[in-house]
Amino acid sequence: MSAKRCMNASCGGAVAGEANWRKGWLLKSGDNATLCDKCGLAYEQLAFCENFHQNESGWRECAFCGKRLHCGCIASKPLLDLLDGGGVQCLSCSKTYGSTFFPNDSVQDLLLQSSQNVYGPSAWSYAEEERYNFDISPANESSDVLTAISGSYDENARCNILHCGTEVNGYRILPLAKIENGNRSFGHVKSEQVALHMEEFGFPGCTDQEQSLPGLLQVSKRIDSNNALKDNFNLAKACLSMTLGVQNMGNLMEDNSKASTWKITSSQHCAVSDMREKNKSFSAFQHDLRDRHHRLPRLPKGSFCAASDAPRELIAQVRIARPPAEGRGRNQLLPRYWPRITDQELQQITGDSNSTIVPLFEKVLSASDAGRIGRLVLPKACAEAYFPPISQPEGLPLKIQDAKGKEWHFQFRFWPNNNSRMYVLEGVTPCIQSLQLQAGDTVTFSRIDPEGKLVMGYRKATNNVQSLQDSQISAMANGFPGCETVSPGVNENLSTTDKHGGLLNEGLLQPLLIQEKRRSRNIGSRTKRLLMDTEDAMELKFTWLEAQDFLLPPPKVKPSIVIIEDQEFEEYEDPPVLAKRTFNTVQVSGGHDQWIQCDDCFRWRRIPLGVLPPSKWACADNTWDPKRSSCAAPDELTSTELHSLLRQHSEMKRKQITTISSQSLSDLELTNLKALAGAAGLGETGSEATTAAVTTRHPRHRPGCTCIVCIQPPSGKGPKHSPSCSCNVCMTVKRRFKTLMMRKKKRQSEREDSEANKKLAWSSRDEIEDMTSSLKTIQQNDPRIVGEFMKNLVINKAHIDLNCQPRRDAEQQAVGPSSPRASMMNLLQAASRPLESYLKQNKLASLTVSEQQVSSSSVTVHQAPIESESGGDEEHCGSDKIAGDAAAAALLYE
DNA sequence: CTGGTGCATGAGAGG
DNA sequence: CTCTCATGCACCAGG
Repeated sequence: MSAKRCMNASCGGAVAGEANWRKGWLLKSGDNATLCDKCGLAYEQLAFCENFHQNESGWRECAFCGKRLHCGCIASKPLLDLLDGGGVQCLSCSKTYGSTFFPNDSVQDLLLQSSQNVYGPSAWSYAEEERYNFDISPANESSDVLTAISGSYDENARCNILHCGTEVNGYRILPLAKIENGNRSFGHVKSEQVALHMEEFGFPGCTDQEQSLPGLLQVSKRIDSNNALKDNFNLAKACLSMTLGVQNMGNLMEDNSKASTWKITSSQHCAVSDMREKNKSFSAFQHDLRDRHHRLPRLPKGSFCAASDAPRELIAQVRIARPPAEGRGRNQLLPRYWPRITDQELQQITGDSNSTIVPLFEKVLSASDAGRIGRLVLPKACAEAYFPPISQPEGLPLKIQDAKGKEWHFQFRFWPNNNSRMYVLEGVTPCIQSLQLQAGDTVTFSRIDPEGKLVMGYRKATNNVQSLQDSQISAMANGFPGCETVSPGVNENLSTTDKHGGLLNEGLLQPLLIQEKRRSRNIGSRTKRLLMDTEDAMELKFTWLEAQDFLLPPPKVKPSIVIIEDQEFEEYEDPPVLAKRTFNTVQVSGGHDQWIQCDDCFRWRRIPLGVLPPSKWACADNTWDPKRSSCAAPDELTSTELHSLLRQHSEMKRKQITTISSQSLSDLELTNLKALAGAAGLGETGSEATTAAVTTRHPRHRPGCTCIVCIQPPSGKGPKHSPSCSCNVCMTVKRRFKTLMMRKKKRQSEREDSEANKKLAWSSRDEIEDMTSSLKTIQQNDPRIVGEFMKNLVINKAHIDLNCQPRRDAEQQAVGPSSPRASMMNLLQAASRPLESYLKQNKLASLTVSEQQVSSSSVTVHQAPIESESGGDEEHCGSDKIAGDAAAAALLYE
């Protein structure tokens, strides 16, 4: 059962009926639309919680006071109001029902577990609630707020402003509106999110805007009185002006002189359709909100303080409109495609005519869109909704006019793609070039009514597509793009915050940004590239740096010593262990001390240099100093000395950090993995002064290091992956090797004569495998070949760089010693080089020699899994895992 | 060889 | 798990 009532303030009739055309609305049954029997207008259902107690006559009664609740009959005054968080509240006794959000014990038993409680516990846990000390009952001290709301609440008008206020950190946070299904109401918001929600609520929040808006504003004003949320009032107003801009909002927003409306006149159709649209879009919007609550991190405190600096002009000018829900297959358009447009642009497009412009959608140009291919991929939903229907892949020619009035001819078509379609605009190159658009710029599509002519605008971006898309996606992911538009202090920072993207309006549109863009928190976004903020990278480095202090070789495991270029390396077959942290100090005499703190008595004990204490260490473990092998023994350090020790240690740390901080920005902008690897290297370097210096024989490698060099057993020794090993790494290496080989074979066959091919090229995969197999046999028979090869690899290198990126080294070697930077491209290039040239370059006379190398390199290949499977090594040395695998493959190939 | 065209692929987002 | 879409790539035609 659901209550249906007309939202028309002047009507108040009962709402019933099914899908119909009424007043220009196309309503489908799936829209939950109903028609008012009285005025004929259609509205979405207002479904009260179905779990109400309902008496025989259909009335719902309050279980506490017995008064009848609003049963949905429009003839009765609503005695019940919806609560955010779900449920309802009896207006007579203020008792709540149906809410799982409020842990009100007296009501708890009656609480109804509404599955549709969108903003109930699913969004805010009880912990959250307690944390913010929500108060469900109208507080006396907030009576002004309630009065303000009540003043705007017109029962006859059925404006559903909620009466349940909440105290959040001293702020009276008021659910601003309810909408749509009655038991779907908004949740409480934290002070940090108030403004955000205001924007959202301000969207189509109330069922009768004329009544609700004043309420909204009053609420906002009340909150506005708190400094922390200053200007949110304006923010909310601005959002309202934008989101409701299509409607005749002018009279409602008189105090907001900047809030001009769309050029679209407030015809009945527009008003009605937008009303409908408002309701419908809100559903999706509400969904967005829900998602946001689930997925996105909280806004940082202070975000909205910055908002106060947002230029009001900007706020008023930019329109962000949810596109019209019309056309075929109009799915809910992703917010990223919602058009944003300014009065200026509207004016420019429409000129002085009486035409109305309907913004349809926009799209940020991708690299391929703006490339020379001349194809602009259209979002499917947009294409199907707003462009002419096409049934054949060839599509239709389409004329689209730009803002300057020039008409462009495109081919609107599609490709079948995975049982779906991929829509493209072909022939956009001239237009792209004419408008000097590039990847990252945004094109907007609108329609001029009633002509139905398509027009396109554009918005230039100052940043690359990467950051821009990220920013847009990020912003949109945060919800309604209106937030972006009016966002805080973003504008002035825009030009200087290129790293995280921003839009700078160079033409018709105003800057659109969101403050959070500046914080690149969408690691692993659409961009397929891991982005990491500078601070994040630094943090990562420091974290790793600190972690270095705890990484120690496994206890009771004797390392084998490998000598490479006169440097001794300790090799461990087991992964590192977490060890107890020690502090190293330098004596005045120049000697070094290592200090450790007892876990039991917290006294500091001196232990010999080079000792690797276990993660748990107590005085009893102090076998080096029997006098202090008990917790009863006095502390060797005075408080002053201890202070000095700690200071000394902190200074060491500071130096390390300074060292890291001085690294180039580019280093900090490495990808996540590279940053990890870099941090690892730096961490090791920096840690030399502490434990590292005394626990490893090599200046760079630390005990327990499981990088490929460190875990690598002496040549020909240690566990290897069998040739038939099917672990991921082995399979990857094999696959890539085959790919490289096949590619090389193909190119070679094209370039060389058939005789040479017969001699040099490997004609089939079987042959490759046979050869690999035979070479492995060689390796097994004489492991020294492996050693020789590895040795050659090392010796040939001008400078041995035994940091924790050995794979990169291998990669570089694969490419060539002169290669300044190894990359997959280099690998491919190396792989694609003619075999002859390679042989020549490496002074190899024949394949016989290279066979040995292949055999030798296979050691590298098969050792890779050791590294990858060592788990703890992943952060340390696995940064270039893929590249390393490819390098191994390249080595294998070579 | 170059550029255009059509399709395939896979990462990422959404359901 | 499905869908979207950015992009890669094979194929083809024309110069």
